[in-house]
Amino acid sequence: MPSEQELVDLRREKRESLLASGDPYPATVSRTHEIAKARALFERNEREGLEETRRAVTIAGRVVAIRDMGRAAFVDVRDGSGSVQLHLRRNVLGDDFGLLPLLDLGDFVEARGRVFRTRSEEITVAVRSWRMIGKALRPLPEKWHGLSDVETRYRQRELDLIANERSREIARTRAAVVASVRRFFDGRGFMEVETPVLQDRAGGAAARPFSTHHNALDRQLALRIALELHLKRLMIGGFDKVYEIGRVFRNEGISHRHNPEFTLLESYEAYADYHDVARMVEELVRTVVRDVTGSLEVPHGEQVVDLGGEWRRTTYREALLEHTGIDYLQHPEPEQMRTLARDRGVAVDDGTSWGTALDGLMAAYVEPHLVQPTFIFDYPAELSPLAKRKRDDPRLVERFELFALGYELANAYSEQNDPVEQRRRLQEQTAMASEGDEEVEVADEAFIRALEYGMPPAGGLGIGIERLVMLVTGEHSIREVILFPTMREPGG
RNA sequence: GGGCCCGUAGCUCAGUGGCAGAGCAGCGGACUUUUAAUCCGUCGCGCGUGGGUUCGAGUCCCACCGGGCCCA
Repeated sequence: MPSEQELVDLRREKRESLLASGDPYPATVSRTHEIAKARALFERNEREGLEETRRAVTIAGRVVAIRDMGRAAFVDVRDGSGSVQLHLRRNVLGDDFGLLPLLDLGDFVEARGRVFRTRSEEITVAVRSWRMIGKALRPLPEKWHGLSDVETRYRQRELDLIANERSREIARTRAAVVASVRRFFDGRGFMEVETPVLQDRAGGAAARPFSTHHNALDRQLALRIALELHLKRLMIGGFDKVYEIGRVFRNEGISHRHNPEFTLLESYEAYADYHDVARMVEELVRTVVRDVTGSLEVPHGEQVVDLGGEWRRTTYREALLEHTGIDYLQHPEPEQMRTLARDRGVAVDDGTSWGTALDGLMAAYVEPHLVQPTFIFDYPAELSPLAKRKRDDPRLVERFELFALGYELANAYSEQNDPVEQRRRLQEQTAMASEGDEEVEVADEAFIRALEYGMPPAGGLGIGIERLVMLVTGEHSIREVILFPTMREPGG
């Protein structure tokens, strides 16, 4: 009746009544057909005029609508494949018709009967027998408007999925994206691996980690912020093509673009450089988008991201020059760069490094313009300690990022495999950290030592899976493509 | 970090200074091909939390909590 508790209490009583005559939560059901299969079978038989249409099916699913007409009722039932309506008639069901008053929206039922078409052409199961297989206690969101409260949709995703086809579709699309990525790499001879989430120190990216504690070892551990260093150690170990799709954790704010935990894809290929990776990533993104959407043109609001045409290729220096008029190579001093950033409204403090200030300018003035797929090549060395220096200009590294819709989709380098150079580059980062810039890489002694055993030249790639899913679904919030996004504690 | 908007029944929403409402869901009744079924009747919320102003506060003010959008 009124409050939610009273609604629950009422359903609890119905559950008790059901218990008197059977088990409303049986372990085994005798479903013969998924709903979609039953429908398809009926349609085929109907088309061919086969007698087969008269054979009974048993379906099972959640009750999503009840239309009670006294001595008969229609009940819509949905399983993972689709939905179908049941027709229940008192004179057919006899005592079993008495279950109807105990039935609520949200309950799971099993029903057996022949499939037919009603006057209004609706494919329907003429139920001969049925039973409760999962009594629900809480009321579902409203049938017509469904669940639209964004906060509830994120906090109680199960309700969102029950109520909103779009949310189910996004979840399926994400799964399809990941499956397509796996097929792509598997098909190219890459080996999928898993590396530690719990680490001594979190390296491979410039981000603050979460820390945790291992009780038995009485030891502080960090959750990983990237996959990079362990994957390179596998290169060192002799695996020439590896990839991992794994959750990483970054201890930073949350927004519609950032979730503290997200899924990163990284791949490493020995004897390849960043140009090889660029060719591969272009093919990867095209393959995945075509697999999942059937097209290479992805609508996003009023714009269309066209992945089919030629992808623009430019350099970091040109892109920044184009959008801000700044040639960063002319401003090598940290103070100069901080001033340039401040002059253009980019927030930096005195401890901010040259590279971080520069990156702030890129983020503010260049990236938002990169709606169509664009490769930005050749990053300033300071920003990329794990990348190899550019062969003809030591101020730069062989790195590119791929942008679309104004955000970074992929990041790749020719990987640094000189252990001496690598150690020096990471020590520079450590020095920057001590000067107050928190967003720098941390030297990982185990990694550097591993490099000293020799690593082949390799091209590495990182792609944020959520970004890719946002691209193919047209969603603008990362929270729409993560089933259970991180939320603050519920408010009063 | 700054700005704007939102939080009222299980769900979707109205109410902007004067006795808290509607639809759906629920409950009771009618109806054996309905499908947002329909029709009749009926039960439900003291308005995110805490202060304040006022004779009187979902309504105005302040703070806080939660969410969304925009900016940095």
